[in-house]
Amino acid sequence: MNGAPALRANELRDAWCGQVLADRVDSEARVAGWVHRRRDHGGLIFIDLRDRTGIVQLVFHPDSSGEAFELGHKLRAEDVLSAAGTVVRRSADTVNPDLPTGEVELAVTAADLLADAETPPFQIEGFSGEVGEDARLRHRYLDLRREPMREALVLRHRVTAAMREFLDGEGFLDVETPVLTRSTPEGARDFLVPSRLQQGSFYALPQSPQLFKQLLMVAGFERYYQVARCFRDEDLRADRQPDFTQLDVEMSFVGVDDVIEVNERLLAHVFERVGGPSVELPIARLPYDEAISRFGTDRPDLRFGLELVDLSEALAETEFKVFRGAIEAGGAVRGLNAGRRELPRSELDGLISRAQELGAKGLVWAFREGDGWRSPTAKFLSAAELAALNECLGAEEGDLLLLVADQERIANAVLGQLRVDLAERFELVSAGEHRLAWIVDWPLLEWDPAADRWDPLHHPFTAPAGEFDPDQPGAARALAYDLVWNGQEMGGGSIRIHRADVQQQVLAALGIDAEDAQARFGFLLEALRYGAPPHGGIAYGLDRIVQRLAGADSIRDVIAFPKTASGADALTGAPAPVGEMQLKELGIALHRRGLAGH
RNA sequence: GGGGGCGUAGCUCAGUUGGUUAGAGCGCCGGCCUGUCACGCCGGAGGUCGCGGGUUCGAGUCCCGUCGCUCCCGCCA
Repeated sequence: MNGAPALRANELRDAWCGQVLADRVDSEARVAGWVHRRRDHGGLIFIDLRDRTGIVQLVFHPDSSGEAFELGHKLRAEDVLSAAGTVVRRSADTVNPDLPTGEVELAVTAADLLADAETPPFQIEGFSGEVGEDARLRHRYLDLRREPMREALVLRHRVTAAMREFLDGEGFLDVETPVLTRSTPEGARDFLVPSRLQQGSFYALPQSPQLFKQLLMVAGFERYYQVARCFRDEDLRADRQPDFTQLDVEMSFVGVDDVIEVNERLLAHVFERVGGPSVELPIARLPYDEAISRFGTDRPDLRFGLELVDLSEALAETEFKVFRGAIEAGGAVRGLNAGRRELPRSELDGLISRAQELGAKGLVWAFREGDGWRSPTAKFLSAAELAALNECLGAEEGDLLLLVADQERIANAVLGQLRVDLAERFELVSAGEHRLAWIVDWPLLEWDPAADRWDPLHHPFTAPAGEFDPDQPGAARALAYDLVWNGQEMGGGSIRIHRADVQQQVLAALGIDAEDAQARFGFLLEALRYGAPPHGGIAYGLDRIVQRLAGADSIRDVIAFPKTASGADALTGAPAPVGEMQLKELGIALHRRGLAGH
């Protein structure tokens, strides 16, 4: 564990439990902490005392500490205790090699019970089950006493400290931006806060400090960062919370390579400081189009193969209706070779269900057998087609092949996810393996057929590469880059538009007319007219980075007080109804039942 | 909004085909114990089987509804 800060001597404590080590033998020490475990032998009492730094064994002898000995009998788990005594070396046969402080113990001469504790609703440590998260969150302050949680939060601190250390050394300024702000379009639903002073109007909690950091660039700060809390009112996931933390970074007078270069050194510095995986620089860059065609996703996990292959050409003449139909409708047949696998029919059916859940109409599975396939689909394909498919997929005897025929984006999305599922199912990733990559050369915009309009892939302030042609918005590439770590997006950023006219053009391409743009982003457009430097930056999902470094299953395990899947805080009970008076002051009528009592 | 899983003692769980007295480990309480470190030994307490309704002679078990937790899809960088 990292070193605890020095303590100044006081009446309650002058040493950390975890630091009562052999070099303190024969000295006096006073420690304080929580009763971790009690072993009462009747004539001799052992107490494991715990604080943030670790555990030290206290020994209560009846002869050396009569009064303290009486107290020792009464101690119970999680009582808060201050104990003074002599640090003594344990005899060879009583050393505990599993404890950093196991070569010594504190022979207690005086002890004060600072607070007694009720029996905790779950054991802090020392039993072999995993406590349900429900109970842990309801008593988070107890859960946080457990070593894994303590270590996760210490790690989190060390990560942000290393980030600040690096960025400070590179001339970045930490500037705070408002939490009560105006709705900006990051794509997600806003959390709204009603205004009392201007009834009927609302603040929005920031989805990111995006526009403020751009304004800081206009203001000439050149290099900014912030460990910023962000808010998005969307459904939760294991890696998504409604409020979460970004490391937000922005720089002036830079291009893509400049931002990436600084950030690669930032990552290497942080990982080195916290004992993360070693980062080989430069980090690989993968063009967006290549990521999609090879892996079906813009956040590919590069730790294993199972790459996607296009089979449309091999099937150009096919009579099989499913494949033919997809190709004639402008779609594609794509597939992957999962390697030589044995899977029972039930699991193959499971893959089909999963594919359908992901949006495919179906999934073709096959095992290569001789020159053909063992597959329900084999009878619909000619021998030549089977041979061509085996060739394209590099299939060898017994290999499991999965094919999806659909619109290209659906085929990619489905196979891209199945690829990840299969890697987990077949344990294709060896422990401790890590792969980082920048995804670059993004399209600027993406056509949304449902909404009948262009949407930004990142956000509307991302700069196009080269001149933006309003007549061909779909052709524009973006000066954008995402950092992907083992298939999870860890951060993303871009060079921003710094010219008001270009910003107007892009907003127009998004279907936001001049009047609308003026109303919503007038302050930004105006700022861009007063001399905005070329600028760009990045934002990292801090919680996700720490989660990955900690090896945690959920983002919740690296957040001190997270919310449950329904967006509730099990500890405080938020969100909660508010009183009639509070609502009245906000000018909110009570016509909806359940808004207030009565 | 949709789909899956879970809900039994303080905690983690078991509970057969629906069968009458619902169990275990840990924790808790009491007693004994001077070298333990997940201490040990003896004894004990502790249950609205999430909640509501239904089927049945009989429901922890089956059905319907509902609430909570969780994973996934949609949504969300």
